[in-house]
Amino acid sequence: MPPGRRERKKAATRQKIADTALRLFLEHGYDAVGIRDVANEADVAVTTVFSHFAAKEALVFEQDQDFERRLTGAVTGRAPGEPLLPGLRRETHALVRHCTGSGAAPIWRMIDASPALREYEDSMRLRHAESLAAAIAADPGLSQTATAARALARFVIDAYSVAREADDPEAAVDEIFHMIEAAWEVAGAAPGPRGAVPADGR
Amino acid sequence: MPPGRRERKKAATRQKIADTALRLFLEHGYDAVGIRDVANEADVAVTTVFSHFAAKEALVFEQDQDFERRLTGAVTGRAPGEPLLPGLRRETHALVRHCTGSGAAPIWRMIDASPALREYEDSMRLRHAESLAAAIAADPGLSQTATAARALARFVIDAYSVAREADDPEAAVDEIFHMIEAAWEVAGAAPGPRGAVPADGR
DNA sequence: GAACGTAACACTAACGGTTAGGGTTTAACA
DNA sequence: TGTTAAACCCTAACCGTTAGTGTTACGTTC
Repeated sequence: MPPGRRERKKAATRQKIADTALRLFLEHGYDAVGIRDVANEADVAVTTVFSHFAAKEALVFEQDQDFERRLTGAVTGRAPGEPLLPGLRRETHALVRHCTGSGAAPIWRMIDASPALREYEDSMRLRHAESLAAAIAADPGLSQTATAARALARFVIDAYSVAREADDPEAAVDEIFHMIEAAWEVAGAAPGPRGAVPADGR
Repeated sequence: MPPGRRERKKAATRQKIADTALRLFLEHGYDAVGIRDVANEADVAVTTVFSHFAAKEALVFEQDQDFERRLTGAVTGRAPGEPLLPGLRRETHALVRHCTGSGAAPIWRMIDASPALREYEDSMRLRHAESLAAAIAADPGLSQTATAARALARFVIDAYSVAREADDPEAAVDEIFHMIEAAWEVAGAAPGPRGAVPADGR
């Protein structure tokens, strides 16, 4: 797909590093594999690893940008006048299903076993919540406060996070989104600085 | 107050380390001060610092256990039949007021300037959310699902976190808690595995 | 198509948080 | 008073991460 040979080589190097890292991590455990091991096995220099990935933990969450894009896309890519939450609920369902699928099980077992990886995922989720809040706040069809937008974004991310660990993840998504819909309905009503009337500036 | 001399000396050492660290951090910046600097200035060994604090970042959030105790206390320490959310809202107000007070301003400025500190605070909040969820789930007067309890706990922590950064923090607490109350009212109603019993104690 | 600019990568060496190992003091208690 | 163990010290490392400095080879331009 990418036209230049340079970009293709770069992508190949990145992919080789990520694949090698994940394989070594799953074989010997995340903590038992050092960055120098990954670099040697992938036949690159240590500095090259860090030019592709910001930190060791990022090797595990290689495709987290898809996550973010899909969530914000559920906000920005909907038809005018269409309500916000059904699309977010649908996307959350898809993400939870993807994470609890059988193929991802060993990876998540590894993540749950490593405090560093869990912490990294936590702050990753908060970044996603920020992006989602920005997308919600930028929607011209919504009249809620910036505070309500940020709160809603956090709630949605929470839904994903809590549901992923629940006994019945799919049911948990629905359960939490039921709560979120109630919260979103009253947002901007009584105690916000903004009036409940749409299209009101400031 | 603590009876033993040993415990008093230990507490004094811990306090001396924390005070020294905070002073150096505020004087020269968090990144510019190393653990070895803190240890030298406090006249202890580096290993002693880490026997009192799990990580460098923990030196800044010295009294985070109070935070957790106050939140869970708002759940466990209320009169029987008393509703859950007013107490949590009151406590969140107090915490936000405490964090946005003028005395804490330089500390929060330092935290906001350091990615490591921000990330540490993020995962700290999640720990608190877990404790809060456990306290809520353990309350015999509540009939909600474990999933709903975890979601509510996250929402409350979110309220604190979002409100702390809002233009008008106090108003933001009320705004978000308005949303949370709506969410909590419908929790356990339609799609939960547990019965929709609206319950005894109001 | 030769020359140039630069992006990607390599190598070395270090920095800083963190921990293991092993030893010393001293409070607590029988 | 003697014993135990907690708190502390010191040294030496480990490991993630980065700065500094070249080197290669792709893309571009004349």
